[in-house]
Amino acid sequence: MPRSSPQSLPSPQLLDELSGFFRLLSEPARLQLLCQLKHGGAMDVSSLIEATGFSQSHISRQLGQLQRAGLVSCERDGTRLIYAVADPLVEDLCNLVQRRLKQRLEDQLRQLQGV
Amino acid sequence: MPRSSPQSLPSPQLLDELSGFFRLLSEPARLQLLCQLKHGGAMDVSSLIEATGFSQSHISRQLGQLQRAGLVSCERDGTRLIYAVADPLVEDLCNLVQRRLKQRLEDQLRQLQGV
DNA sequence: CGGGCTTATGCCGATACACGCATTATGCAC
DNA sequence: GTGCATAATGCGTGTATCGGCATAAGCCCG
Repeated sequence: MPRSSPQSLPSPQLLDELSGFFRLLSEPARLQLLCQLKHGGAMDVSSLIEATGFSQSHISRQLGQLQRAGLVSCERDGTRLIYAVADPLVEDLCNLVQRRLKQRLEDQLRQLQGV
Repeated sequence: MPRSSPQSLPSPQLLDELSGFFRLLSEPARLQLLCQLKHGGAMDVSSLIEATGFSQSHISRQLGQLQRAGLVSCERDGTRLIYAVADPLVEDLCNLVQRRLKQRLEDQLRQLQGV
């Protein structure tokens, strides 16, 4: 018997929302910003420019998208805006995928070794 | 204290692999194909054409990408190729994101109701 | 072998979006 | 108010990729 039960098909709206969410994580720059914020805690845009090497406008745009999705939050400190990761889900997803990538490589290695 | 410990930054390669994986799920058509296979079990391309309305070439291409990533597998039955979901990770990821989307909407609703 | 069926691939137009430059908006100090 | 900092937004360009059409490749049967 199949290990997974058949489930109902998701609606087109749900499909768009799901794919839209994954789309946010499909851009290396955005993922890098999220990881940087995760690593360095709350940071302002200038620090992110220094850490990533991206242009100011680019970073600001990507942060805007992440903020609209609720993945990062920001608060003012004088003229600076300090961003921080607002949802632990991204880290969880990355860990799951990373584990899966590792598993897959190990399997391929085993294949090559013939054992 | 922060609920999450600071972690080391991922390498550019890992960043690309992670974002590449999420990119696969960022396309509604691919996600729809995965859900369809999940729902209907193993299916050949003709059935997927009928179920989704996409062109044959489009479906074949998307399945090729998913197969190279190890997310679907296929086996021959005469002239037909029968595809099936090969990794339960996608469903897990979708469930996590879906739960998160729902949670977020509920929070917004609460905000509007002022409670 | 040739003919029919199913799937994969070359080609191409249209669309989406990343990314930088220049400009504008916002807040603080004077 | 002016000036100075930081961050956001208009605009343009380049690149990627979606998605269909036409064709090729693989498989079965006569």
